[in-house]
Amino acid sequence: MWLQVDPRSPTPVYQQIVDGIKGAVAAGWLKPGDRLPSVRDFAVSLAINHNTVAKAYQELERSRVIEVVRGRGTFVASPGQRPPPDVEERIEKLRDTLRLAWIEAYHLGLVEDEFERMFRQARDDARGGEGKEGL
Amino acid sequence: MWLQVDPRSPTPVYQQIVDGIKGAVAAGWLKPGDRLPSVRDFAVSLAINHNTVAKAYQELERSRVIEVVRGRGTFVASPGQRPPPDVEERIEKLRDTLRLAWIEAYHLGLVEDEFERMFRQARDDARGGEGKEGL
DNA sequence: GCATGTGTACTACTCGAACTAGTACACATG
DNA sequence: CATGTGTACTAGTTCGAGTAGTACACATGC
Repeated sequence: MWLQVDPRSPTPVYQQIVDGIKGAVAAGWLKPGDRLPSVRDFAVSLAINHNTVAKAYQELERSRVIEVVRGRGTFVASPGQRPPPDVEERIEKLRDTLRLAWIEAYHLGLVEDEFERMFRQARDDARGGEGKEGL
Repeated sequence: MWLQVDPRSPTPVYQQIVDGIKGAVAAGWLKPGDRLPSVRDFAVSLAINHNTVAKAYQELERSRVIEVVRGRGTFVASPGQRPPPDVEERIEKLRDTLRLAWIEAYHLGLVEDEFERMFRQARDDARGGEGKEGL
C-alpha cells in the first residue's frame, strides 16, 4: 500500500490520511479523476475502522481535494475549480504556521540563509519526493 | 498581561504559553536575564492551574529558552549557549512542517511567488510583530 | 426488482492527553 | 524560621480520537 499510518503518532490517524493524500496529489502521484479506494477497502488496508477513513474523506472534500459521488466512489478533483469555503481562514492559519516556524528556527540557532534553503528544499520534497516519481 | 491564552483552543494551553514565550524572546520583547513570573503568579494571571504553567516552563527549559533556578525563579536564557539535546529531531520536525506548508499552499491555489512572499512576511512578523516594538 | 458496492449517520464504548485541584516536598533568600 | 521558588504526586474531570456495529440512501448492473 502506498500510504501508511501510525496509530501511536500524536497526529490523529484521519489527519495522517488527509496529509498523505494531499501530498500525493500535490506531488502528481495522484491525478485528477483517479479513484480512491472505498472507505471499507481503505480501512482494511490500513487496519483501521472505516469511519476514520470516512472522516478523512469528508475533510478532503471540504478542502476540494477530492469529489465524492454517493454510490459510486471518491475521485481526485480537478484543481482550481472552486475554492474551499474557508480559504481565508486556511491562509491565515498557514501564515501563523510560517511565523511559528521562523520562531522555532531562531531558537534552534538556524541562521536566515539556512532556513531559506530548508524552505526551498521542502518545496522540492513536496513535489516529487518519496523516491518514486514520474521522472 | 502581555500574554493571553484561550482554554477552548485546540492547541493545549501549555503549548500556547510555550509558543508565546518563544515568540516574545525571538522578537526581542523578552531579553536574556529577564525574569519570568512565578508559576503561581502566572497561573493566576492566566486564570489556569499552576501545574500547567510548570509544564510549559519545563518544555521551555528543555528547549534552552529559559533557565530555571530552584528557589529563585526562571529567567530568559542567553542564546546559543548549548543546543537542546534533540536538535536534530526538532530540525527534522521543522522540515516536515515546511513540507506540509508547501502542500497546503498548493491546494489553496497559491503560486510560488505568493507563498515566498508570505514566507518573508512571516519572518518580519516573527521579529517585532504584535504592534509594540523597540523601534 | 434485487443484489451489490458506495458514502453517510448514528449509538455505545474505550482510551489517552490535557487539565483541574489539592497537597507535599526541596531549595534559596533574608 | 518564614517566605517564595520550582517540582512531584495523587485523584478526578473533560474531551477528542478511535473502535465496533448497525442501519440508511443512492448508483450500478444483473
